[in-house]
Amino acid sequence: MQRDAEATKRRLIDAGRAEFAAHGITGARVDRIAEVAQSNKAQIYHYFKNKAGLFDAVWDDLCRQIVDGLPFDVSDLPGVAVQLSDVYADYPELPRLILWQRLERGEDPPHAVATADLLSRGAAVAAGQRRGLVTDWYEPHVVMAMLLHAAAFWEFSSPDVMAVMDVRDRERRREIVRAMATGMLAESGQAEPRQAEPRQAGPER
Amino acid sequence: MQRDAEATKRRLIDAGRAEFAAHGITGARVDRIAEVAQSNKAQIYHYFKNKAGLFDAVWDDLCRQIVDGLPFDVSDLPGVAVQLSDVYADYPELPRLILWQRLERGEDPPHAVATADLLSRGAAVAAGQRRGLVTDWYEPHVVMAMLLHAAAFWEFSSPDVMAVMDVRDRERRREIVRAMATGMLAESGQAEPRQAEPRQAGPER
DNA sequence: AGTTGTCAACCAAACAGTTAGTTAGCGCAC
DNA sequence: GTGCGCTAACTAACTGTTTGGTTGACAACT
Repeated sequence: MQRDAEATKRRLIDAGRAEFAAHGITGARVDRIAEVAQSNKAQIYHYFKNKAGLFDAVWDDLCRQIVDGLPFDVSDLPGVAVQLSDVYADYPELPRLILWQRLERGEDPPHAVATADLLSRGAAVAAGQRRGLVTDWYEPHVVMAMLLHAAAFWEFSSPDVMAVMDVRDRERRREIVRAMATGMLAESGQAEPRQAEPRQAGPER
Repeated sequence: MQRDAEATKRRLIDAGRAEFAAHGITGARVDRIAEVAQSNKAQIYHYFKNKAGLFDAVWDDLCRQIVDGLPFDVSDLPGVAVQLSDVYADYPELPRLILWQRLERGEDPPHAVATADLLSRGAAVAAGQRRGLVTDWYEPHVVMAMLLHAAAFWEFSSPDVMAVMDVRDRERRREIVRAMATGMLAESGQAEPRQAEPRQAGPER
């Protein structure tokens, strides 16, 4: 076995990602992670302080992967949703980790990189709205969130619902995500225009 | 303390619901449940066999609550989504339990009552499609799933996304859910009609 | 009415297995 | 020879589950 701190960290993060995706933070077993990483339990504590620290590293890694890998074309927002849904389909551990993080770490401060990325993409949406490319019925960041939500359709739906739907064809799934995103952002459904700019500060509270 | 088996079971299920919603199945502590229920640990094993059995009871209870509480008007499907989103907003433990169930019990056989309900509502959607009330671009059960998904928007989105969106006004949230569902089901976005009936058996596999 | 028997609801304490985290030391490479 | 990457063995704490026994309600019997 080569001695290489960086490579070992990498293996631990990868093994942690798989373990956390499968069992969550509480359910993850430090011994299993060490074994899969072909390393040793003590290394986890050496490099990441504790189990929570390893999860932080996994989470950080995941956020960067998604942020870096997701292109953005304001003139084809449904395409963005489809792209992200492809990522989810190709890496099924991502949606699981996202859900675990929400449930077990929902109170954590927001991730800096993810937040910065969301803000910048939101700004791009806002620009698109000003140019008339995107409906301005929704707040720009809501548009972003809706895209993310549409992308998550197949991976976040309950197993029971999935079983009843029984759509297994990948291409059909992509079509549906695209249609869903397209429809959501179309001007059709909303009769009256949005009331005067409630944007960053909600009307009440 | 009165002796009342039914009431004790009820208290255990309620306490279990809160505990499981907060910490998941693995993270739930049997001692805490017993304490909150003002009962005893051994009672859980007496009535529900084990921790997993108590979760089953909680899950069953939850499924029935949602199924029974959700009305259905085929001529106003977005309204159904809004209603469900209201339920989620009023009982925040529901979305959490649903996510925990997906993550920790995704391999369980589907819940009979929930499945039957989904099938029957799906059939109603199909009838609506035949009468031209509902777009037939999507398979009827996909329409159902899309409604459920739209309803889950505010409760299933990641905390980071929620923080960036920062929409706190409840009425605005409801509007957005309605608009999202309305748009998704509008005919606008989908250029070509759906290819010949892939419905229950997908084209491939 | 009072006594007794029975059964289900209930509980405190202990058990047995597991797990996050620690430590003390080994050996390679520079 | 020294520091860093690594490891096996260890421990203290925790947790689901079981056990053994107590308590109260209720009815049958005297």
